[in-house]
Amino acid sequence: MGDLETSSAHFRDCGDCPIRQRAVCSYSSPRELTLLDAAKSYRTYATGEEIVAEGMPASLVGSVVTGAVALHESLADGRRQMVGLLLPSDFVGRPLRPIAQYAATAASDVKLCLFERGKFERLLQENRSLERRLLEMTLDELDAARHWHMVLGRKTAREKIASFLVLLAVRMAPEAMTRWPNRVALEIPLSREAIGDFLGLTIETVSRNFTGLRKSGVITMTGARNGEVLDMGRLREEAGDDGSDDGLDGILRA
Amino acid sequence: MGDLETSSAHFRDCGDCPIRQRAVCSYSSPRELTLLDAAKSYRTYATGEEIVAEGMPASLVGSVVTGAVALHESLADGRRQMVGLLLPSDFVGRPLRPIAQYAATAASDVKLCLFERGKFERLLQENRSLERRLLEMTLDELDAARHWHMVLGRKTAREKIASFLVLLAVRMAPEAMTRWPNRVALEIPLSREAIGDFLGLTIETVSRNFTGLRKSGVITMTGARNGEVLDMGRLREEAGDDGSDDGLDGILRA
DNA sequence: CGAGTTTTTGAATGGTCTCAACTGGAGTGG
DNA sequence: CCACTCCAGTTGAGACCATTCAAAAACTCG
Repeated sequence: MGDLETSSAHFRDCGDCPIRQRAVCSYSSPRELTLLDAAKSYRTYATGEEIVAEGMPASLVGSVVTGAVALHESLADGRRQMVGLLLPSDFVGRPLRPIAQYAATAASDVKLCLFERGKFERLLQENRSLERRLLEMTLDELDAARHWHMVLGRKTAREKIASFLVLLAVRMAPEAMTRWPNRVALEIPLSREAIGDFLGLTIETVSRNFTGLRKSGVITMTGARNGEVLDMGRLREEAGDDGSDDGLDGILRA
Repeated sequence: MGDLETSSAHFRDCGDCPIRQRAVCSYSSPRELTLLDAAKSYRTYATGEEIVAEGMPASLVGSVVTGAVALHESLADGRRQMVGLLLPSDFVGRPLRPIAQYAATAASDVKLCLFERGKFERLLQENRSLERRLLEMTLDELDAARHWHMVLGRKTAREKIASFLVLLAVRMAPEAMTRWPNRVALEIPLSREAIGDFLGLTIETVSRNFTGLRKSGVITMTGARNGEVLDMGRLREEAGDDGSDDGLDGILRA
């Protein structure tokens, strides 16, 4: 069920934490941070490991430190859809409700900063800036979820893949947000199956469209999970968005 | 741009408000309510009227009192997708950000309880229970948005329509939530075009599947926008969900 | 190197879209 | 009261994009 120790990046204090500036704790004063520091625990999960089961009591909440977490919902007949992809600094779990509506699994090897849910809710109650930051993050996630509603409802398979790659490129190289460099490294933390699962496509359609984007010279791939965006502007055109930087907020989260 | 007076249901005080128990103000003490009461104003919008423009500074937030509000996102080439449907008691607008990412338009005649955004943010800051309720509602909306991600990603056209009708039936007759009556009235506040816009379908596909559900005896229609669910269990089966009451939380909001 | 898994490619099927025509109800005016 | 218009919704036929089924290729890891 996952190791109980810190991952390859060894650190123990919030002060050294790589997501300190963007996670739910980012508004917390030094005093609050001391409380969080004392209540948190790190835990790693291997690829494919289940973190929270769908429809079951979930006692943990926290932040993704490294890796990617997938949120899944299942249909009665077994069909499965990924409904969210959580990347470093994103919040995992469902405060203020005992039952988790979605399963959370490790899409890659993952390190989480976890709190017992009841204790986190007490911290929320007692620390305004923690609650405020959670509200902000949840509003952002809601905007992002609605953006994916549009992507799934209106875009073609190729546009969906391109949109997904834009998300990855932006989240992996956030410093490149305002002024796009042409070339951006792509590290894809998901299998083809998981990508299809997220975008409502089959594995074959995902593969075909990766090939299509590659042959069009928009991306190159070195192996299935590593590559490079050759022209960010064209990738965004392929995604159906205009070339401008408007509305980037909406694609920053999944 | 809409009347500045109360709608057919005449009332002026929060005490008489039909959404008092479920809206963002539902946790507020009498003292807080007095502040909200003084800051609010009612406004009605006619079907099709624009409430907030996409990507523009939006200075209003509030609650849907009656009617339905549609949230829209547009693509560069003009394709348009509804990304949310707000029904009575749902929250409209985007606190903590000056620019609205989505257009909000009146899907039917609508009455809103509105606050100037800056003033509402001050009220949020000064009234814990208001902020707490907004956090809860936003978390619920996020769960619901992710549920629609699954609906759009994995379900067939017929299942999408059925899911949409389940949502309407539940929201319109919330008292029937725990124990389904077989027959539930259907009042559809959206045109076929708007339904297709929400579900990522064409108007023709929507119409064909209404006909299919009608011929299967799951629903009856008297006119295009009024009808009745004849068998709620079968409708939920048609939606691809199992017949149980699990996961109803997720379909209570759009 | 070999076995298992993931990814890619190919060919045929099928669900939804597109284009087009028809139907029916609401409103208007003779 | 009926004829007319207008618009929303319905129905039909064919096209197309993504899926399904099948097999080959590439990668991973003992």
